[in-house]
Amino acid sequence: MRGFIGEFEELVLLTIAALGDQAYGVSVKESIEQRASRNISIGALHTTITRLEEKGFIESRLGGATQERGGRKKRFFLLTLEGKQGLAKIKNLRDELWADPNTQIALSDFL
Amino acid sequence: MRGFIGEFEELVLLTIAALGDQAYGVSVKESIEQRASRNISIGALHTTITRLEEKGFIESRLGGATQERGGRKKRFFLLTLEGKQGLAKIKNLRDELWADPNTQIALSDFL
DNA sequence: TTTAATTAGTTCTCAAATGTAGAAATAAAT
DNA sequence: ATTTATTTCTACATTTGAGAACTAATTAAA
Repeated sequence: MRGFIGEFEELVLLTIAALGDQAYGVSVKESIEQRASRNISIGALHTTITRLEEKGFIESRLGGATQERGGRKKRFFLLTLEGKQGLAKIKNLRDELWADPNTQIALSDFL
Repeated sequence: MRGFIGEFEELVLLTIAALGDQAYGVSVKESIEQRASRNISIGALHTTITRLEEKGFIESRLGGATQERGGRKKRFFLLTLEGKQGLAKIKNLRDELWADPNTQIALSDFL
C-alpha cells in the first residue's frame, strides 16, 4: 500500500464529499457519470470504495430500507478526517505544480 | 488501454512540461523528487515514460554526449499536442469538480 | 397467504492497466 | 581497466475496471 490516492480514487472521494449524507453506491455512480461524462461500472466503483474504506479515507453506515419496490438498505459513505486531509494534500501539491511558471507557459494555449 | 492519465503519469507529464527542452530521465527524476517531496526509482520513471510515449503523450529525441565522465547521450522528452491536451483536460475536469459548492463546504477546513 | 416476478442494491471474481523497484546493459571519460 | 551517467530490461504489486452472482425488499398472481 502506497498511501497515495489514485485518479479514480480521488474522483470517488470528491463525489462522496459533494453528495454529503446522500452518498451510497448508486448515487455516487450516477453523480460521477454525470459530472465526469464517463461511464463506470458499479463493480469498479464498489471495489474502489471498499479499498478506500480499508485505507481509512471513508467510513460507512447502513441506512434503513425505503418503501419503493426493491428499495433495500443502502450503505452510506462519509469522508473521514484522513480522507479530507488526503484530498486537500493532493490538491495543494497539484496546485503548486500547475502554478510553476514554466508549466504555465508550456500549456497556456490549452487552458 | 483506457486513455486516461494516472496519478504518476500526470506528475511525469507535468514535470516534463516544466523542464522544457531539458527533460531527460535523470532531470525528470530529480525534479519530481524535489517538487513532490517523494522518492522515485529511475526504473519506475522510465517504464512510465515508455508507456507515455507509446500512448503518444510525449516524444523523444536523442541528444549528444556531454564531455563529463560517464556523460553518455541523453534521451530528451517533449510533450506532444495530445500530451498537452490530455493534461489540460484532466485539469479542467478536476477544477470543475473542486468548484462544486458542496465539495467546497465539505472540505473548506482543510484547504 | 405462499410463491413467483421484479427491482435496487451490494458483493464476488477475474482481467487489464498503472505504479514501483532493482538489476543489467551501454556508452562515455579517465 | 575503472568509474560514472544514463538507459533498458525484468518482475512484481497495486489500482482500475467489467460483469456475474447474490441479497433483500416490493408487487403481483395463484
